[in-house]
Amino acid sequence: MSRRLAIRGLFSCYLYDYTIYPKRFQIVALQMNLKQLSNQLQLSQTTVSRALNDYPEVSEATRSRVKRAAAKGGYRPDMRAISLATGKAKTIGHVVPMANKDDVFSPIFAEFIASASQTYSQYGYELMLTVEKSRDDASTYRGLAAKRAVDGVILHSPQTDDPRLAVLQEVGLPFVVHGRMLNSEGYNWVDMDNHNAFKLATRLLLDLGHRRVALLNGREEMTFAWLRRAGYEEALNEGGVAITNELMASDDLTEQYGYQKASAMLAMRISPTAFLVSSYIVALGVRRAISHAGLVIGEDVSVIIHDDELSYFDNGGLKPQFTSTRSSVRKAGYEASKLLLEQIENPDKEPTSVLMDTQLVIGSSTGPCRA
Amino acid sequence: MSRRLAIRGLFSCYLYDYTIYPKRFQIVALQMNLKQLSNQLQLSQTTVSRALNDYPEVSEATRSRVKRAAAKGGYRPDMRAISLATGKAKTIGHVVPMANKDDVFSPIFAEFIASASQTYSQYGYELMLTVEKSRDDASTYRGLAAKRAVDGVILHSPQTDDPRLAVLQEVGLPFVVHGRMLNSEGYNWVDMDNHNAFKLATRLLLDLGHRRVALLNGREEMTFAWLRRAGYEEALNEGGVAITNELMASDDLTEQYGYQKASAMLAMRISPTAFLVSSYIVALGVRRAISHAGLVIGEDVSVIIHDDELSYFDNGGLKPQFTSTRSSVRKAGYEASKLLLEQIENPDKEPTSVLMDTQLVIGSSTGPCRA
DNA sequence: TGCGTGTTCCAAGGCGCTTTGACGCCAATT
DNA sequence: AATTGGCGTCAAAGCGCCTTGGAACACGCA
Repeated sequence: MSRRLAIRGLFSCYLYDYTIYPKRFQIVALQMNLKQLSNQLQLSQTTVSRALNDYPEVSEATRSRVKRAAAKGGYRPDMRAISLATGKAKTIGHVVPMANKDDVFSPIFAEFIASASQTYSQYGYELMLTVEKSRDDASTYRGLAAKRAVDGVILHSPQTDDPRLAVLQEVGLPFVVHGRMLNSEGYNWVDMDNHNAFKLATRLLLDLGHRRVALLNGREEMTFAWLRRAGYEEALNEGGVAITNELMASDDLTEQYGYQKASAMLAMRISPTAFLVSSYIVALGVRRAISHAGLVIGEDVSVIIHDDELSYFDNGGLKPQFTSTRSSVRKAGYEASKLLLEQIENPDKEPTSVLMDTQLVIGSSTGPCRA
Repeated sequence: MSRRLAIRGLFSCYLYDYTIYPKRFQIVALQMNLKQLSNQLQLSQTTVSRALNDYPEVSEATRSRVKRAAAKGGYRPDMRAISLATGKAKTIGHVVPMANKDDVFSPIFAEFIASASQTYSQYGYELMLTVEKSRDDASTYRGLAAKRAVDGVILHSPQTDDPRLAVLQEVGLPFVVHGRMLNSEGYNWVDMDNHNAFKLATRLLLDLGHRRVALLNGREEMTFAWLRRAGYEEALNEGGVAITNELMASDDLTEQYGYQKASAMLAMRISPTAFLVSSYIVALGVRRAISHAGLVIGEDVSVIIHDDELSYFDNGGLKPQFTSTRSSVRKAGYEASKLLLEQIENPDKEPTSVLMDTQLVIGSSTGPCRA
């Protein structure tokens, strides 16, 4: 048996609720209830609820009286109760896979999520973050769906043939992929044109006379890396330059990866005269390797990077440090979150894809081949 | 009036629930219900619930029968219903303030959160991320508490005198601060010893003969930066070196900040011979400025950084690139999340603080003063 | 006066789960 | 034979909100 009595507490706007259970005694300072609010107003819960949710059946006078009282009393409806009653979680899930090797949590995700979260809060959604240990484990998505925790999810760093796609389609949870699979039909995605970006970048290097162009790519199970490599190879083929395995590397995008691979390649008998690098962070390692080798970037060795426009790494100005293919992750986060919310509000919407344009921006890290 | 009928669907493990409302018709593929599960097992909901939650009142035979059926049917209780019934959200909130100026979402948060999220999932908690536009806006916390969205929060990047502290204490939401305020009594926090770290680092530079030591600090409204500066000044005082305003800077921790400030300082009539830098990222800008100036790091100019051990920036090995004070953010995330869960499970726990130890690791970016 | 038509409000049921008090049953005790 | 106590189970209430069908009332019209 539990008795409840509500007593006005110290602060006039708070109600304290003393709930006495046989086995425990707890005092919880709680915000106002719908019930309490309606009692206070001498109205039914229905009327108060309708007034607050802008239903037309309530007179303007009543509505404004209710709204004023709610604001004054600091009334905020219990999210979970709303959720249970309406069937909508008002929450978006972001499932970020840990990179396989080193627990690397990519800063790309962080910027993407920061941007998406702005959209969510604007539309009254919350953001739930899940870090996934293994991408092959479908239970994360099944769980999210079954637990009714989220109304939709954003899928991060998709692989060329990602098993998670089928799972999401099966459970019927709305989702948007940041990036895409090789099969890009039948689901929502937001991506940049990786293939074309790296093809153009490679062609630029070839035009500058470079013949030994190294590719420091991301892990090629990921579609973005796969497409970049495809673009790179296509440009080499069209330029009549042979593809060399020793000039290609693929790994998590860390500074140390860039340093080690570039160092090793620069130490080769016939070393590369140009590097195509998949991220700013990797390029920092490449730059370190180049200085260590006593070479000058943009003169002895050319470098083109892909620039995600991370907020704390500036690659702008009239003459940016690095020549780059450029595409904003923040923009992608914005587009993807919008798309997901649309999909949720309108479940019958046809799958949409957004291919973001990429710029090739000339900076001071490229120059004619001197070898 | 709504009629419900549950029919076995295509997949034997799914139930389809056709809910017919007067005004809308929807077919929702849903995971099994507690009700459905108990019907299927010919048991009451109570018994099934108790069996699943390991209450002792259920016989072993029944329990295992129930558990097997639940696993087979893919039953996962509705999170929101549990939450509503138990009063526990099983969710932790992380409130990350956007840096004031440039929408910078610090990679520190990302690593911290990635690490904390491991703890949460281990203990059955979810992680809800909120990006706060203004730190002065208390409504974020009031809202989280009133909406009953979370059981506790982690407070990021605290200021010396942070208004959020009072709000959190007032609403009675368990919380842990990542970092601390200047007043460090009466609440949970996890921090590193910023003061001592920067004092020791400064002393090392003084011992190496440097007299013009620049400090590229974070924003000094933040406690961590305030303490670092205090440590730096204390060491200078003890070393009998005057404090010079032109050698101190304070801003968001970006690469461009490091580059611009270091460039400007190196161009001074009497330029600094050493830099104390608050993060790896800023140090990258400093390194760029030093090379641009035609100087060699570790020889012409010494640099000590604080290294948060971000996963994609390696500063390890026998002789790391940068001499650094070192403290793992991931570790901090681990400690803070553990502490918060303890606080939640045991609300009467006394406030606890964890001061993480810091190492001063000698790398190749420091050397005796040559000026 | 009687009837439809709005307007404003309410009681009650439901979302899916936990928790409580109680009931039936059987073996062990008096 | 009557009582106790433990075990296994259940019906029902409750968490806080939304939603529905209908009631009460006032108004205009025939």
